[in-house]
Amino acid sequence: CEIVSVDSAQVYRGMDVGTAKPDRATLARVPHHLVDILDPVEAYSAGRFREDAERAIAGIHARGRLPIVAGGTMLYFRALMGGLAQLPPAQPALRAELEARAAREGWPALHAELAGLDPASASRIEPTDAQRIQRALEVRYHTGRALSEHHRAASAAAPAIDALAISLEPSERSVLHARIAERFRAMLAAGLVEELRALRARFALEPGMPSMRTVGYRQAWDTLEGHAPAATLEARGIAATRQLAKRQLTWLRAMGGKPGTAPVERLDALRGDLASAVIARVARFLGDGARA
RNA sequence: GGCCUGGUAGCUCAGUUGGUAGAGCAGAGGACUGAAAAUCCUUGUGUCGGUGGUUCAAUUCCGCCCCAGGCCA
Repeated sequence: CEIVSVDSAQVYRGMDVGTAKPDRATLARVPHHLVDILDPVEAYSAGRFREDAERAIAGIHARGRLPIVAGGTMLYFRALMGGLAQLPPAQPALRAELEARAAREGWPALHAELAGLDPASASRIEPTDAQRIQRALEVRYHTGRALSEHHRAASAAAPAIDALAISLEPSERSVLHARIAERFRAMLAAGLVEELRALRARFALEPGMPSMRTVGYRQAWDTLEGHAPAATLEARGIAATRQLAKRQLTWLRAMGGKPGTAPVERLDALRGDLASAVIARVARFLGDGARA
């Protein structure tokens, strides 16, 4: 098999300890795609992911091997499984303009503006959700059509991938939390802060960049800048990781019942024989003749 | 041993001129279409350290006790 990583943080080169990347030995044994493909000053996106992942999967099939798509960036996963509407990529100039207006007028004012141009989107977006208001206005101004119209047009044509979807979910939250704490402490011990310091020396990083807003790096950044005491870094990093895990679980619970989402089979991530359970399930799926 | 300052939600604290209390963080639930490890929404009953007393009523006032800091012996 070959792995296609669904991870918006592991795409960044040099961000190794904080993203829990596979180690060298694993990478040498099993080919991994979409890991280490960008510098931390660059930005990735769901759209680029989808193209990259489809290309990687096609290549793996061409080699006669089994693609395994693995990771926890759930929007990317859904974009791959259920398709994405035909939308323009980010327009940096437009975004900067909207950002500047929001600084003066406030996002609720821009939300009101969106309500006039794209009522359907505005009703689904909170007046405080800066990121989505910005994106909806960006799409509207750039294409002349409402974001909701694009979605409507795309829903019929959304392609789906024939695949077995398995989620590995911990049956006990307390064990999850304990493992998260252990994981983040190990990252600190492995030199997360030093890694960030080195990256800052090599690149013109800014706190607003996607790479620097990721769990762990964001908290370490605040400490290096003196915005938060070093003594609290561990607790802040652990809490941020827990919150991320919770959001991932919310995605998984919601998946299956919605258009564009494949049914997801759950396995208890705390079971001892997890690996053999997964292998057995995959073997059964392949035996059914489907092509992942 | 004496004096001082604290002891209020899991944590850090605010507050009640006496009518049983509220913020931030954490936690929980949810949303999610090119920044997604992002962004955002909802959610706060806890012997107000213990125990006596004063009072119609005490977490709030008074006594004693316990605990934690600090200062003095």
